[in-house]
Amino acid sequence: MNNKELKDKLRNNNIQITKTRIQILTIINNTTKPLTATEIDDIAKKKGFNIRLSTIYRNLKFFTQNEILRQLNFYGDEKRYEMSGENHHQHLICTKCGEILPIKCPLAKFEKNIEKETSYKIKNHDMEMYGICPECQQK
Amino acid sequence: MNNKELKDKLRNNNIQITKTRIQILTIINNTTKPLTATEIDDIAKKKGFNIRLSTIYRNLKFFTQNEILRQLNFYGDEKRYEMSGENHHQHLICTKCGEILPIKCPLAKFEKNIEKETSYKIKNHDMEMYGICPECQQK
DNA sequence: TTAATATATGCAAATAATTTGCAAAAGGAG
DNA sequence: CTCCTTTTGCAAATTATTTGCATATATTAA
Repeated sequence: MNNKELKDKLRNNNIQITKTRIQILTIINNTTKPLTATEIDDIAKKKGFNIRLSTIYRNLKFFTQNEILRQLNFYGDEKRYEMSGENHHQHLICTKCGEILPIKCPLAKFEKNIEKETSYKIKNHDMEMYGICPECQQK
Repeated sequence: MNNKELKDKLRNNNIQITKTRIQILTIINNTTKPLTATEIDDIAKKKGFNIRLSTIYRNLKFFTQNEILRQLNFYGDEKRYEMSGENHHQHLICTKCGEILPIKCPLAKFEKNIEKETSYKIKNHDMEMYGICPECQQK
């Protein structure tokens, strides 16, 4: 997603466009791995962006509520964020080196059964698989 | 699981049995909902147990590493813990009232596919579904 | 454009969640 | 019961996250 598309996405969701917000989303958008607040802060510093960590937290929460970002809660890790929407997927995490791979999500077809069985109205789902990546297996 | 079975479980895993540990596990074991560290602390206080919160944290981490407990990382919530093993399941969470229901886990059959596709050795998986429970739907 | 209004950010400080160091206490082996 | 090891109490540190308020920046309408 390029800069213009990012801005359009915010506009379409009635979210005010600021330099800081574009900087934060650009960082997330240009990184394949989902990022934590402090990782975003580090990258912002390296790039010379002048953003407070508190502002990052505020926007991560705000973007998550507005479904611009998706928050990921992995075992033993800080909250991570990635762009939301587009291609729905889940994650496979290497517990040795921390690599995070997207994997396709098999859950859609279970929602209906679970709604029938529980009378819940399901809005969302997450799945995480944990294992050892090929490189770490060799060590 | 009763008191004796709890102790046996620790013994079988070469974990030292202390009054505090049994108290913590008894609290978790007697509650249907997975609990947070502070919830365990509250219950312990009500029961008159003399346990430090730091000791609770220490044991939650220790028990998780030794697979006595399973740590759950739900969206927007503190870490929660439930007894591990026995019947593997996942969770359905009401985002209005916080109710947590166990649901059966459909993931086992996907592990092999994902191992083939990624060459990872998968050790573990979690799944969370979020929705609105029947009671909250009526409000 | 620009002024008016609404919203976001900087900055400092607070709060919440979790961990750590060290001495004392308790558990387990013999 | 004694010795040795592990755990716990307690206080304090660290890490993660949030908040209040004044200022700065976006957006809207003229």
